[in-house]
Amino acid sequence: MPHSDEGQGATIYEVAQRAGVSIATVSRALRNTGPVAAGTREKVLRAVEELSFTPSRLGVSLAQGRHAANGIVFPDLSGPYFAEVLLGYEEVAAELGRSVLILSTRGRAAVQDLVRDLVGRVDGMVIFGRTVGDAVVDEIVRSRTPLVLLARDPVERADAVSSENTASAEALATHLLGHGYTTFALAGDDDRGDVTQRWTGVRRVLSGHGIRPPEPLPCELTVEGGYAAGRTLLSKKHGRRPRAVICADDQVALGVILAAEELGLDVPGDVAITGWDDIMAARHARPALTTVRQPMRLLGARAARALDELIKGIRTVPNSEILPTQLIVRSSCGPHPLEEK
Amino acid sequence: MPHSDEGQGATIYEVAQRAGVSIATVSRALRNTGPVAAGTREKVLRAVEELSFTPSRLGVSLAQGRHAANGIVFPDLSGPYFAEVLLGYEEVAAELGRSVLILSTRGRAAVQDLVRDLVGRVDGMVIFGRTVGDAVVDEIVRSRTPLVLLARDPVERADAVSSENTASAEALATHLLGHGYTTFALAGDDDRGDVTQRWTGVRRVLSGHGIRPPEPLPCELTVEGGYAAGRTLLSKKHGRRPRAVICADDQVALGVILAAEELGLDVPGDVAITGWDDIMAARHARPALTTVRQPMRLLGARAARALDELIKGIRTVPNSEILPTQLIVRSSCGPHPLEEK
DNA sequence: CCGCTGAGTGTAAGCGCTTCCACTCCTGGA
DNA sequence: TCCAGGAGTGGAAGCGCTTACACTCAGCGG
Repeated sequence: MPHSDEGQGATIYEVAQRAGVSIATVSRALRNTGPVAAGTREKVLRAVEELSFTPSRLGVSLAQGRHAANGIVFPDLSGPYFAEVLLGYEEVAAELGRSVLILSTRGRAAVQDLVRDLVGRVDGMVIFGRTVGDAVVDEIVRSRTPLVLLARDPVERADAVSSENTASAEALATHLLGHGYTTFALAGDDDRGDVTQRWTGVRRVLSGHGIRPPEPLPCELTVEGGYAAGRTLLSKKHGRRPRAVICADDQVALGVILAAEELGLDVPGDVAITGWDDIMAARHARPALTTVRQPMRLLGARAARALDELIKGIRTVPNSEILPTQLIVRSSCGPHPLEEK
Repeated sequence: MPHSDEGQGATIYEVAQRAGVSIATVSRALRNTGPVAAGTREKVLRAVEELSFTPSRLGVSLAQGRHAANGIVFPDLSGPYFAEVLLGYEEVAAELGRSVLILSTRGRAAVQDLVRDLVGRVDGMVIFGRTVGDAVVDEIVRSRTPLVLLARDPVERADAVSSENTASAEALATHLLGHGYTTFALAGDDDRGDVTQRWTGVRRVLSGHGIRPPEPLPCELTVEGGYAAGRTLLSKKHGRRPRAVICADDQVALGVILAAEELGLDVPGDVAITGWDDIMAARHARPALTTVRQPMRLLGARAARALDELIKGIRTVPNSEILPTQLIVRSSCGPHPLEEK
């Protein structure tokens, strides 16, 4: 009965029997490993076809001792940043013949166990930022599971991929100083390592110009969080209103813009606002957002390739890669001759 | 040597040997299946601890004949819609003790093979919309892999979860008619099943009021796509400008708003614009977007639960679930007394 | 005092594949 | 004519686990 429904799928034994050969030959014919006579291969392929046989992934993996799968741990998917990185990662992983297992830690308690389980299902892991504690990272490293840290400070014996932060932050701050602004505020959480680096860069420049750097106002890195932070920073009772608000990312900046509008403030006339990431909405915002472009997709792609090298053993010494970013000046930071449309 | 680095991890045999018992006992002790004397259990646990043993997922899966993992196929992650659904899915899947394997079809050629591979790695699959052709769906169904279709027309022997579309579209169209608008345009692609349903609902209402329903203008469901569509629809040379543009989703609507602004048109004064989904940005847009709220997170969560029932065999008859949506009237469709802040 | 029962344990058979090794022919060069 | 060697194949040993089944003892009621 050709083309029948096969239920849970045939095994290599049934194929072998039908083709009148041994399972070893079937395996060789299918994987092109070792010689198989043309006629035999033909028979095997026919049997495979008739039984619509697909090798069991579990059997293959157990025998080969590898999963052909990668894991990735990220905090959240709200907002374009993580989503874009994930897409870049998945794309390259698929290209390299690996499946991708995801784990979001968003507001989850038992992250540790979930990560441990995930590690057991993959050949290598990517860990995003500070989603898991150092202890867990250490455990993964010790288990000899290839590991790439994404946007997180490198540790011994693990790869790291991230975008440049400090220097771009310095460039951004310098640019704002060039506008003549002297009072600043920083909006955004501080528990993400990359954000910390951004603040470091900004602070360094401000200090260098005799301006006492402000404490960042923690907030969630969402439009909502930015809106709340904006209300706080820009309302009168907060003390002197800053002339420029540097935000941890674009979403926060969009929220702050909303708050400013609601408070009747003109952006950038009354207050300049900058973001970070250059998400799609940054270009479309009113005013268009001055920001630092981060190669999000590429970040994921590079992580996938680095992981692949580690898994394949092409490279054993850990590598730390920092992708370049770019200051994108638009109108939200003030009038500028070179404004990008 | 306690707490040493274990390399690639011990096997159950080493644990058994160290504890002085058989592997069967180790397994029973660890999985609480069958009686084990308290003292023995103690010894086993100590050995497990000392070797920092974690059962090999492959071994377990092969023996149990299940993966404890779910797959999901989606087109893209740009924009909040798919990301939110994915998050809801992952959350529930994890809660049910399953890992999630993802596959994005975005601009991919060999989708079929990738899907096939994915099917071999999971106990059940979710397929989003029209990411894969009917033939592939059919193949999955025939392989007896539990399958849930998300936002796609149901097929025999597979579950379906989606949000209500037609009735809400009718409500939306009716509301716009209530504003007195008589000329309409539809912006958005037509190859997504749920969008088609929306257009159907809109058309039905318009026809019912003697208005000849417009052909939808296809465009990508992104802000960019919407912007382009908006330029086309709202520019003079396109013929008579519609008084209201109904968009396939919020992103398109945001793009159309941008186009309108750029053309010097007032929204909603000159043209009313509506979206679909109620993404976060819809509330924050200027003007705030009238839209239809779709329970994105819940959509994913329900799919995960439906799939779980199928996998566990709790239910064998396919089920089709339609989640309710809600018309959210804001200011982009025109002045309205009950405007939501 | 004796089977019976059930707690506690070990043996071994899978699960579905890959791959090492051994074996059989058959061919070509000496 | 003979033999080395390679093409082609099958046997069987894993890979790491679960679990059916068999077995050994105690403790128990009769």
